[in-house]
Amino acid sequence: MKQKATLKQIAKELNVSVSTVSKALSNSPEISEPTKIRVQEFAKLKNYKPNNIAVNLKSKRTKTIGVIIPNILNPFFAKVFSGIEKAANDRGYNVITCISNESLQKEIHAMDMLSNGTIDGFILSISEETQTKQDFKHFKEAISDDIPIVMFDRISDEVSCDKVVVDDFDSAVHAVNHMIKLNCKRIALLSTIDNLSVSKLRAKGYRKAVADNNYKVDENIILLTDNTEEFDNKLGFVFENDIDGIFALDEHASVMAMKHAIKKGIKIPDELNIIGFADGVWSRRLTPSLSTVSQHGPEIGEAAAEMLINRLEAKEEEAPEYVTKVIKTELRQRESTRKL
Amino acid sequence: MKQKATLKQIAKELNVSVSTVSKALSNSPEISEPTKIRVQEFAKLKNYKPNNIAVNLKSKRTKTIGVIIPNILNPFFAKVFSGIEKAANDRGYNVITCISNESLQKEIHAMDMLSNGTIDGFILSISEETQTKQDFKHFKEAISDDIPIVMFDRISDEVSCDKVVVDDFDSAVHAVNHMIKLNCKRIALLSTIDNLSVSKLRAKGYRKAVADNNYKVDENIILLTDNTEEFDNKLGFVFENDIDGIFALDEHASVMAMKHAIKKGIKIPDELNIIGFADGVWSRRLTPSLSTVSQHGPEIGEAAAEMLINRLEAKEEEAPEYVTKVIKTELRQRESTRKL
DNA sequence: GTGAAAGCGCTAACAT
DNA sequence: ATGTTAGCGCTTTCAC
Repeated sequence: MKQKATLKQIAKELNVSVSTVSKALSNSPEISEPTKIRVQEFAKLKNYKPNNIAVNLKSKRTKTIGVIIPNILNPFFAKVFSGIEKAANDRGYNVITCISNESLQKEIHAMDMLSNGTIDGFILSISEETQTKQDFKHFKEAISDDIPIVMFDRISDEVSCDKVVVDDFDSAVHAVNHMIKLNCKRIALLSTIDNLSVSKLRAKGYRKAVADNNYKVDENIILLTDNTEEFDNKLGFVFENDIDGIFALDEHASVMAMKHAIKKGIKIPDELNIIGFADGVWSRRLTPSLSTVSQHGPEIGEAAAEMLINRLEAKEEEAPEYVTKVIKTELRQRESTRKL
Repeated sequence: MKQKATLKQIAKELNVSVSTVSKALSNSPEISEPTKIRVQEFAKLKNYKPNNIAVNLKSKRTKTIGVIIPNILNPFFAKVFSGIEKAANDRGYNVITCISNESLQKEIHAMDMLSNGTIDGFILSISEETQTKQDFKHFKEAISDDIPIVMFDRISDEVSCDKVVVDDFDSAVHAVNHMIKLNCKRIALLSTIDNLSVSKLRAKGYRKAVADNNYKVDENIILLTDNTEEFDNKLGFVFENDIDGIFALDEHASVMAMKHAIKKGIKIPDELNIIGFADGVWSRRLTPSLSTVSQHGPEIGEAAAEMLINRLEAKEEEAPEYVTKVIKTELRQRESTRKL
């Protein structure tokens, strides 16, 4: 192994002092042109790269963001992540990723591992278990230790920090209103993530839209579960009612509903309109393709990264107020809904 | 902000020396029981956490792995990544992730950003552009700088390092043989990633299996492209031939073929058997669900992380030989193929 | 059993 | 224009 080049070594070989080398490399005006050139060329020759860790230790900043994601296999989170990574990189930041796997323990462990100078701040979406148990101590601790957090999508009102969300409530109202305009009179509501705040907000939006249009909310065509097994077992009952629309609050519900309808020979979209929350490519690829409420994952990620970095780079005194940024969703009309 | 606790501070407040505190916290036998307890309790009270960066600077190791992935939205990579993250965490390592977005430039930039002490080693899959241009200087440089690399899936023979792959050739032979056993006589071969090494290996496997069974390889039912647009335009021509099987080398090809067949009213699997390379959940969710060659993404990731960490933690002299580990694929029979 | 001191690689205030 | 020094937070050898 060829020894890693350090300032010290270069200084010795060039018979100058360490600080001269340091200044020369950072192009300080204190250093004469000839020495600068001599040093810089020699450094390039030796393939010198300043040791990042030493720089970090000095500057007390790592230019690294800790990202904690419940599940990278969920395409929504994958999209958000790609947005975070892009925005962070554009501003010279690295991203350390941990996957909480929806577990409170892993979430705490991950934050612990990173809250020791490894990262400057966190971007995260709360795990399922954390949200169910409503245990937010670890977040509050980090914040009081002066490690800023930006939460996205799954957030908690109990924690004061920056947040990025989509307007789940309004999105749902809008989607359901759209279906009603398509002449749907009995719209089923399906979810397999009813333990999450986002699902509850979407359900509220559904109820409001239905009520506002003077239809009655029929609990027989509402199936809210927090696990896929129960959902799959009960889905059949929903179809025993007379329905002409489905509003699904997550991927699994969307796809299973569609599969079920196809198996029963129901014509989509002629007899049944379907809209689902979904971000993966597969919604386009289904036959018929699924109309979705798209959440603009990459934008969410970018916004979160921007907010965090802005806060990190703000001067002590001018730390911005905590804000919650709302990213607009978009109704993507595909083949599972009739044209207006 | 409450000051971050440091050894120095604790030492001062307790009226002992820094080294005493350090030793007490690491439970050194040099320190008397009472002082140990006093120090440890005080440290806990102050919520002391050793500054990771300082520790890194001392130890010259960061216990951090750099992962460079072409595209996290591709579920195969997402799965591999989750395997890497899990295995790394189990061994106390963190993971810094960069997304090359299939670009050589970004790949080089990412490696540059991290090759300065930030990470101890790399796990990566070569970007499309890199593979097309066959430009591997940056990999070789890292290795000669003593930063080990483990490549997975998309690898290059030109770079000597540890590798983890699936046996693309054999997998293809096996899948095609299976279709032939199902009585398929004219199996189309489809790919939208023909620029990648993996696709070429799979295509070779197809040709061998077809030839071995004494069918002739018909170029009219072989469509190998390196972009989806061209593929979508030409796919119709393949269907104008008389085919009874489809072997698709990537997600896009699999799904588009299926969609096309459904639109044409072809019965799957009765009139047409389809097998595709795919790792996402959607293959299960399609109607009919897609039979796939599953690549065991998480296992690939875990194996890669294990290999890298083992090398990192090996003593100088006993650095293991470079090996290429092959993970077996699995044929997942679903509804798009007949039962044997 | 405890402490002083050196040093990891770097920056920057302060000499010269 | 160049060099000396101190120090970031920690570990570790060597004195006491």
